[in-house]
Amino acid sequence: MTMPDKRNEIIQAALELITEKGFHGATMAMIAEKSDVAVGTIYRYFENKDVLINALYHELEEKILGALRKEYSAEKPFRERFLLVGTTLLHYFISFPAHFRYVEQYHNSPYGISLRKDQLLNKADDVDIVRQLFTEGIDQQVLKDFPFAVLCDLAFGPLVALARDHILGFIVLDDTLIIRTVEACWDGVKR
Amino acid sequence: MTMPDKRNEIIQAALELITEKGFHGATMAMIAEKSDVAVGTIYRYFENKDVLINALYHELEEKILGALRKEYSAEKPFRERFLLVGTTLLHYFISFPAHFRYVEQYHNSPYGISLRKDQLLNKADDVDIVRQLFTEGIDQQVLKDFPFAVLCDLAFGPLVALARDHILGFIVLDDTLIIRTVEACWDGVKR
DNA sequence: ATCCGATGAATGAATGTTCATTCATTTTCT
DNA sequence: AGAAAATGAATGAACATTCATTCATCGGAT
Repeated sequence: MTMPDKRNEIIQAALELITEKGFHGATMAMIAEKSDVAVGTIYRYFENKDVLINALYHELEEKILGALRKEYSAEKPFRERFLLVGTTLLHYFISFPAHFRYVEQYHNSPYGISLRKDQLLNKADDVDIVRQLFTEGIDQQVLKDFPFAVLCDLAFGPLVALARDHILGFIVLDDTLIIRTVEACWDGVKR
Repeated sequence: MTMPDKRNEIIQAALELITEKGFHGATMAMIAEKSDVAVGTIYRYFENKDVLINALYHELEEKILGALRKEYSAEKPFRERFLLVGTTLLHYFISFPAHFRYVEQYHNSPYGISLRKDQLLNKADDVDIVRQLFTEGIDQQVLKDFPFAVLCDLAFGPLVALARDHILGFIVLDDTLIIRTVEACWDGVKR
């Protein structure tokens, strides 16, 4: 196996195990076994377990943002762009439930908290799609006049909760329900 | 110190430490020290660490539901009741940030996941305020016709996200912003 | 009122286990 | 051959949990 492949095997094994057993329940030995690698090998690719955990998070974050960028189209009307971001996100979470669960677990753990604390300091360095979209929406008065963070909460809070319920088997999402729910989110943020 | 007091000291220390350091970062030794109790004493009150973690969760859940029940008033008009539930919840989270953070961490950990899985089996045993409210809302066609879980997600998803942002210092919530946000949630669920 | 013994709560050093991490050795490439 | 990568047994630290011992309380006997 070539170098980046092995790294991916490790990342993938870590993702599955941590999703299932939590950060501490997934031991390095388990991750090694699942990725068909010796324990020591992991340390050639990641300085230690924390570094692995954080690297995995950043890879997933990048993939999710990539999925959004891929679908996004600046030409479409505002509402349509909003709905597209919402449905794309939900579809991504449903397609990759482990990604969703990992990211959520991370966000709510001390790892994620300290990450957010850091981001607070060097603020606004992320010039991403969502911020642009919402800023435009406020400027053009199609969105309610809330701080950016609140709009995010209104728009994505329900989607995250919905994805979790779906992944845990509480509800079964189909395309109709997804669209209707994202439209309901729109009702929440639109002026 | 009398018997129930000591139990409370332990619970309180566990709450603070786990909120700050996570389930595994908070050791029994730390919890013992913070609650001014010997390590062994904890085991007189809780069979083991997992039992302590779960007991703490259920106590917090009960307190939160209690806060909702306290404010609730069946006489008021529907929309007002909805807003009351939302604002009460947000106020509670802001007043007791550790409770919020603990419950969120729990929900997104393997502890919470397995709990939810269990609840799925013996379903609908909880006859709580929220279910009643939403069922009534669907029946009387004031709410959008969604499954109960989806309505919960639309209504509470944003509030949970908002509480997190506030507690982490991303935004500062005041009474006006709270009310406006809960009203935006209402726009999301109302027909 | 004082003492006695019994009951069970509280203690924290000791135990055994579980891990992350290391590194001497082996295997695989170039 | 020599370098780089991979291995996994060994290490030592960190933990949850146990349990022999101490301490506090209290009813009843003197």
